[in-house]
Order: sequence, then structure tokens, then C-alpha cells
Amino acid sequence: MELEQRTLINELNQGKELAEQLRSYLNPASSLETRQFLIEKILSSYDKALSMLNWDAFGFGVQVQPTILESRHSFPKDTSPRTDVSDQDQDQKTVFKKRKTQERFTEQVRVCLGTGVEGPLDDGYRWRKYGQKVILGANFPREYYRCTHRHSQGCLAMKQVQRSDEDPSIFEVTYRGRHTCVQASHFAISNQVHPQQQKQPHFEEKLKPSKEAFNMGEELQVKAKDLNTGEEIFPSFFFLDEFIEKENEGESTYFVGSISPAFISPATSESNYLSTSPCKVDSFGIGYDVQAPKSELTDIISAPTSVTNSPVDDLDISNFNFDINFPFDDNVLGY
DNA sequence: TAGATTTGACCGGT
DNA sequence: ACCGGTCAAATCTA
Repeated sequence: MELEQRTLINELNQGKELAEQLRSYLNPASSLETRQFLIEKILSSYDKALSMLNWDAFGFGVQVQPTILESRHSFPKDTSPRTDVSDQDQDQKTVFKKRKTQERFTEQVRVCLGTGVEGPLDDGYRWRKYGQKVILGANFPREYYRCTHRHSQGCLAMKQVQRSDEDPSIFEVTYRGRHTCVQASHFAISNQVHPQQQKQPHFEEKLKPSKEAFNMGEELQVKAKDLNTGEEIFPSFFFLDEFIEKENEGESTYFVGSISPAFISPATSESNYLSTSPCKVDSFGIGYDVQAPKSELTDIISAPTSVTNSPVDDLDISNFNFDINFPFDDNVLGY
């Protein structure tokens, strides 16, 4: 808390000083690069400060600028982050009322068996398991997860994972609430995030046989394209290469393609890269597909399967440890 | 040592 | 009373 306050003040002060520096460089004699450099640093400082305020780390109870697009269905107001420990008792009493009113949706995640994969693949968010329950009539226990940043950022997103009885290769993942946290991509900018944030989600830790395949080298570039707009999405948490709507027994379904083998193995062929077949097996024997009802999926902002609403949209990379002395050059700045 | 997981206890809804 | 969901202390792990 104290550290965050100091960091916030530091960022704001830095922004002010840089703005003053910039003012002194406004004469035509100074180079364009210098001015551009200063502008970027100023923006970076303010982004960091605003990001911290968005976390509500100081209990201001306000969001400076919503970082997540509003859902068409509004979420309950009372699910805002808890800022007072003394609220815990009352929170405990009202938890079930909240549960009923909270937005939720379910997706099915298929994982090919016999590959050492024992659970759904990483969905891009960091989750903390808080419970496991044997469900009546179900062969497999239900697992309960909440967002790792529940306490640090007041994020109330949760999910349940239930392995299907009929098809053990299918995991039904039910998401509740939406992410209000800022999560760094542990794939794309893992070299910039805090060491604690670099730790891979537990699902990935279970992928012992294929762990090397998931080893994100710094040189590995991950790109995804939204086929609807042709727009390139980068970085992507989910490495989705397709986002195709199809009709399925009268029910509209988003069919999200398999994890790109290009992600798992950059050396695999391009034909695999565009595969959408369920449980596509790549050279490492890993497959993945996701299905969710369109009507629900589109309502859930935090839905990890939503390309347009991936956490990346909420994440300004400048928020994460861009050192103030980071040597921006013209290429980086894009001028 | 901090953060994650496990697991029995507890709670509220039905 | 039963069941699903959550808590929290104990334990694990990097």
C-alpha cells in the first residue's frame, strides 16, 4: 500500500517533470526525437498512475477510466471490490445473494487425453484454486477458482471447472463475474512483468510432457488475426487463429479454433495453423477447442474466448515496467 | 518465505 | 437434511 502510494506519486511527479522538460524543448532547435521521447515517457507515467487508480488500490472507490468495455447486461453494483476488511462478515452473509445475480456463462474445453494434459489449457488469466467438491452424480470433482488478483486488485472473477462424465476429454468451464484486474500476458510480455506474474498458471504446470513446447522463447512471436476484420491481434492470450460463427442444431455457437500449432511448435505447417477441427492434434499431441453459446459469450466481457475482449484490450503495455530510461527509438515510437 | 494448493469444516438455499 | 459453494488452516513448492 505504502509502496503503491509512493509509486503513484513518483509517476505523477515524473510526468510533471517530463512535461516541464518538454516545454523547454519546444523551441525549434531541439530534435524531434527528443520531444517524441519525452512525450512517450510522460504518457507512460500517466498510464501507470491511472492504471494504479483503476485497481482502486487506495480505496478511492472510483474507477478513473473503465478499462473493460461495458457488458450489454450490467453486472451487479454490489460486486465492486471490497476495500474494507471489516466488511468481511457482511460479505460472507451476502455471498449467496450475489452468486445468484452474478453473470455467468459456460464453455466447453476439450483436451485430448493420453498426452499428459490433465486439465484445460491456460485461458490467459491467472487463477487461484480455492476449493474442490465432489458433486452428486458426477464422476469427477468440481474445482473452484478465483482470480489471483482478488485481493490485490479486488477482481471478483471466478470460474468452476467440471470434467464431463460423458466425455472425460471435455471440461466444462463456468465463468462468473468479470475481470476488473489488470493482468500482464505471461506469454507475450513475460520479460517485462514482475517475477511473480511470470509464474505460469497451474494448468500449464501440469503439462509436464509438453512443457518444453510451451516454453516461450523471447524470439517467439505470437500473432492472431480476427478473420472478421482482418485486423491483427497482438499479443494474444489464446493464440486463436479463428473466430467463426456457425449454426449448430439451431443454436448459434461460436466455434473457436484450436490452439495454433504455430504457438506450440513454430515449425509446424501452415495448414495446421488454420485448423478448426475439434481436438486437433498437433505434433505434440495437444488439442484444444472451445465452444460457448453465442448469446452468452458475447455478453461476457471477461470471457477468455472472446477475441475482441481479451485481457490485452485492457492492458496497456506501458503500464508494465517500462523503465523511464527505456531507450525508445523512432521505430518503437512508430514515427 | 510468499504464493499456490489441499481439504475438512462451515454456511445458506432448497 | 442434503447439496453446492466458500472459507481457512495446513501443507506444498519454487
